[in-house]
Amino acid sequence: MASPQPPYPASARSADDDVLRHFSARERIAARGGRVTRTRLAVLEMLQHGSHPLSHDEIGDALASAGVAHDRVTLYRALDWLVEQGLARRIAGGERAWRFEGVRDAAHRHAHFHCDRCGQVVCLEGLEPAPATALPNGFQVERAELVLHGQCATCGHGDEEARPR
Amino acid sequence: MASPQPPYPASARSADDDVLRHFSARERIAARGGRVTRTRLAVLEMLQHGSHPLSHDEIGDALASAGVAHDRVTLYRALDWLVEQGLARRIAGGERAWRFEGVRDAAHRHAHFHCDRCGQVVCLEGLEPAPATALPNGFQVERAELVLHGQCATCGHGDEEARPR
DNA sequence: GGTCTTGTTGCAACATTGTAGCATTAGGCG
DNA sequence: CGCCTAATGCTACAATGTTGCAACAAGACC
Repeated sequence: MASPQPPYPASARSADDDVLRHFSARERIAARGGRVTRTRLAVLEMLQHGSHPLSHDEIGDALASAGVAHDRVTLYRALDWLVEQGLARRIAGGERAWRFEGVRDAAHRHAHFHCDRCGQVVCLEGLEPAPATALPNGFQVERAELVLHGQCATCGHGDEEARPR
Repeated sequence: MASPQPPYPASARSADDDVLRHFSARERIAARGGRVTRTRLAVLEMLQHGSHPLSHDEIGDALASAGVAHDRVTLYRALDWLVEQGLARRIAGGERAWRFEGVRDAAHRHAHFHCDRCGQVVCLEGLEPAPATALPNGFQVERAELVLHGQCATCGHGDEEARPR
């Protein structure tokens, strides 16, 4: 169920870049009093680097192909911890599975686009979900999730090999 | 995992009301060339009547306590069929499970509020998710889903017995 | 560097939510 | 009433998480 294209393209980053990010991820984990373990480190780097939200499954595949040994449960727990610490965000991707994205600026939120054909999710940085609204009495809004559904550029392009769901 | 309060309060409807709705549901099913079976009928009535989206689980419980025998798989298929026919809508409720709501006006869409404490979902009739936005080139939006997260009136009321998730 | 403490991992088992295949039942038409 | 076939109701299975617990290792302390 993983996406065909690798969501963590190693070719796209330089060594410096990687070292910086590595340090940063390590520090961010340690700063929260958590132990720096290989799974947390690799996952956080991946999320910080990634351009779009990744599913647990995609992250697992990426870890595997990066040679990072890991357990399914450990990955779930690492992700939970990152979310808990505010280093990652969990979004409901339309399918049953959660998707995760790295958090750079805790204040900044954005909407997402879910392609109903290939299942891919992309961030819409420019679009902030509007939380201000008239709610029934006694309701307190903490955050808003806006997901647009439709067809992504790749799937609309006549690339009909994408899985039609 | 079903909600504590019955989502289909029989006490709240009159006999006339029920007869009318019953007829309506029966007709709406038949009008689409489907066979009127007890599960479809009961589910559609329940959704038409319900004030907020129900999970498969809640619907199953409600059917059971209404004395309508049904199978888990049949219920899934009945719901799928209703969605396919435009009689119901499927929304991603925040948890992994889908929720379903009856469709009165196909053109009308609204946002939802998900209580992160008790898991309940309510409709925000007044709030229409804004689909118009600047998307990357080639993207086609078909619909928008807006879900506000927070605490509902009941849970904010000091009713701390609600499951804290 | 060695040792200790305890936060994390890795495994196995289980829970929830949904699908697929297929024989049997029953809706509704003539 | 009888027939045709759409729906049902099994039983399996798949996908996505979660729980419990013994073993391990990160990092602090000496």
